[in-house]
Amino acid sequence: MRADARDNRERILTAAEQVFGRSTAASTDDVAKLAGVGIATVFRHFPTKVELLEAVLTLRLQRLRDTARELAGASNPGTAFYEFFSQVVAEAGSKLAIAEALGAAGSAPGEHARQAGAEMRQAFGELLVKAQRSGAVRADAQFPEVYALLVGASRGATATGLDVEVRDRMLSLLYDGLRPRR
Amino acid sequence: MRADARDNRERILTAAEQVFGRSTAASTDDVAKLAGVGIATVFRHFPTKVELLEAVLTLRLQRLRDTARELAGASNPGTAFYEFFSQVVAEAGSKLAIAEALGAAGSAPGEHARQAGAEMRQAFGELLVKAQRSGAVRADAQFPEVYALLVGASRGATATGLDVEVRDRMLSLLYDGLRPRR
DNA sequence: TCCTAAACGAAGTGACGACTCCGAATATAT
DNA sequence: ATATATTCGGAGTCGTCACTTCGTTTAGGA
Repeated sequence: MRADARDNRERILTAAEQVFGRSTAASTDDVAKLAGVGIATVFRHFPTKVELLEAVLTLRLQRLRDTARELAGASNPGTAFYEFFSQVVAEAGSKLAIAEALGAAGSAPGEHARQAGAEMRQAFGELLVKAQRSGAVRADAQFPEVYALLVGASRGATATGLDVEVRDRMLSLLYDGLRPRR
Repeated sequence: MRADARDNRERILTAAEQVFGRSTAASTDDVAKLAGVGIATVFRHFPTKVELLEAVLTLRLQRLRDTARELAGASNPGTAFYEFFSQVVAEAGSKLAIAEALGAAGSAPGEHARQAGAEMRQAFGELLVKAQRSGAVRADAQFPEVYALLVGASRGATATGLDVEVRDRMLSLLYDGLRPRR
């Protein structure tokens, strides 16, 4: 692959992440404009809009997965779990699309996104188990509902206008429900 | 207004609720087809697609408002609060659009929807206050974060595939966070 | 029953968005 | 430096969707 082609691919991905972050209904032209390339170039790298969307989605899922994996090695599993949770919600707040991405990850994505999503959930699941073993999260909470809470909190934060203080108080209520009963 | 016109208006609204419940990106033709009328009839009653969407949204918000008001008279304020919460989430599960509606209600809707949304939040706020006075909900929880949780839980339930058991366990975790600390 | 104002629907129109074509530009190997 | 294979980008094409027009139908009062 020629150097300029690789460069353009990068720039397109970055632009797409930003544009689709506002709305996935944005046009491919918008992405090309922001990336500073022609429309044809976008379609040469990503033959269809769906593939472009999926590339962005995959990128985000991979980043989340990496973050989760890093945190899995932390000394305090409880802190690691709650920090990851907060970070996902915080990023969702500033970038609308991630919530959509999280939602779509479980439904009908392509192969790459599917796998990245699965790995991310796997890594998050391990954070959860470790936090439960350390007593920071109640043992009777199972993965599906905790994951649903993660997705829901992300979406709730983006939908209602994401005031930082409100978001933190919302998370505080959520975390109180996740901690072991006395 | 002639009787057939009123009938058609009803049928269009019902069809729109169903069609847009799946996706707000659906076309106006789809609504007309399902309602069994011509496209022109839809546009005669609702001059623009946005107005049609808003009419559906208003309808839903009004129904929720009415439910909340009914429950405000219940003998057990705690039960009333949690039941309303669960009901909103359950309906959101089967009808994707209501979550979008709840989110949009706070942002940039038309006058009717704005007012219906405000009334709905007002009624929900009263349910919350009464539940707090009765000791069923912790007193330090404020409205914005509780509302954010409601929206988030709705969206989370729809996004992750709404298995009834998972949803109930998710709500159970949430409610434990909302109950007074011991 | 008959008349007419109101309502209906099928066939447009114009704009926009995803995707393609092809001549121009450019990177890199020799 | 030059050749050429690769990549670029603007100007299309095609389909879809919101919205309009207008000849036809029908409700409902006299």
